[in-house]
Amino acid sequence: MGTPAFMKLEVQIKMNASLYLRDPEQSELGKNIIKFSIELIHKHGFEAFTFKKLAEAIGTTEAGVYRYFENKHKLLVYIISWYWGWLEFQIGYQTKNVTNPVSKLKKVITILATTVEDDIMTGYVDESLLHQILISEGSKAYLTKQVSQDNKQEYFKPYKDLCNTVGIIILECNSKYKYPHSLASSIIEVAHLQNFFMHNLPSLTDFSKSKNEDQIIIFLNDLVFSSIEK
Amino acid sequence: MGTPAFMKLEVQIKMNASLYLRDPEQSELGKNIIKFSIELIHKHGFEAFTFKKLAEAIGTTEAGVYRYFENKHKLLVYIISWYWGWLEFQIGYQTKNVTNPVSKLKKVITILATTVEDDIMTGYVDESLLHQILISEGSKAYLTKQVSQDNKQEYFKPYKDLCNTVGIIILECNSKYKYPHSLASSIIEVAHLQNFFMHNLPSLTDFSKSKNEDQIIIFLNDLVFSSIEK
DNA sequence: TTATTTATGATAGTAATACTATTATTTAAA
DNA sequence: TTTAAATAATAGTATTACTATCATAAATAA
Repeated sequence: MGTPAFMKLEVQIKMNASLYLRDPEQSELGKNIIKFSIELIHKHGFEAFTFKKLAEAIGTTEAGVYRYFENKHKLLVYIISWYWGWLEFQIGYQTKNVTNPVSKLKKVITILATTVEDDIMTGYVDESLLHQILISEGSKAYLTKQVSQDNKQEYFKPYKDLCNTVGIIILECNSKYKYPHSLASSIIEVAHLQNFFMHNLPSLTDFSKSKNEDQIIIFLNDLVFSSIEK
Repeated sequence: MGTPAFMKLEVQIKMNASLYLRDPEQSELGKNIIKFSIELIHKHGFEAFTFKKLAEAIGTTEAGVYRYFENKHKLLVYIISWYWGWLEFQIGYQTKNVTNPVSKLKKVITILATTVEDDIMTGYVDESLLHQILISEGSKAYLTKQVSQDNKQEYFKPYKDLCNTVGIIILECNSKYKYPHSLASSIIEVAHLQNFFMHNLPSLTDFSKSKNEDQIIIFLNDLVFSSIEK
């Protein structure tokens, strides 16, 4: 059952093996764990998400899920890391022919701030749901007491790599700019926060009426290019 | 026991009554709930914080705590709201003689990005711990599935008021600036995020070596004034 | 002062969560 | 074909997040 591997064109995101007990990409059950986690976390939020509900949704048992992931925090970190890895790939792919660094940075800001469409190259992952999860649950991956241990285990490497990539583009725009890493992480986080605020706490933004992501992009472009082209 | 009320100079922060079942400011037990919540959440993080542990720390019972707060989420929102209210007061107080809007905004950025000292005017609240809690737990108050209901109940009013205050100062600096609310909320959030990253995921910032908050202030000033003085 | 309300303390209990462990069964690899 | 590995089925435990009850202490009102 299922198409043989050689007939698929699939994007493989390399994952940190210490995030899981058994590699979820290597089995049908594993792929279902990822697929249904994304759906359930998106639908009910991370707090209400449990391995029991996940198991029921998949049609397996709680113990079955525990064979793949130690706990739901690692599963969250896994899917979030996956997303950062995928985004890094998207950015590389979508900017590969862009030579002008300003255009490139604009393109990156657009990618970071835009709800993605589901990428058919990645079978069991719905990127548009993942993007929503990142907005509302993303920071919970690192806002924990174990952040330093998790960091030592390289759990945040894809996120750090992405920030680094963005930082490099910032320096290409202006090699004298002093805060490329801070600006990069701020762009990513502000893109998500303003999106969340726009939809849920609109008075914290200036985008209340239309709820259009383009406004966030314009705001970010203004913020970023004022700073680096000053 | 305790000093009579008329002998104290106390700052009272007006709290939204639907956050609690019984007003914690009106009793010794209530004040202890706030005081020890701040200590325990700071020490162990919000996820590991339970009403049972809190009750044990205070020397009361779980049921005793439940008579004040329905659940730990409301308690978190309570102490966070308290902090925003207190910060609003601080900003008003510390900028009341500053007429130049640029100086005022700089002062505000400094207040937002600096670890506060414990304010002796507020008996049972340790503001420096609260500031740390805000950095690592603050966004958990609104990053939930009930954010819209909570917002309808005005749980985030102190935060929104603060953003509004900052937004007004931004407009005083440049009345043509288009995104005063978004910039205000971004300043507050970026101040906290960069602080968290500096201490826990330093490669996401450019402040790795010294771990000095002043660098965050300089970064924010650069970011903000480039945008609004453009 | 006594009566009465109100807050607290002590204790119990429940459903759900976050796991661990055991055994049987199925599926896949050697 | 044997053997190993993955899964399903089931059970069990400690902790969490509550709700409920009743006795007692403290504050307040009659």
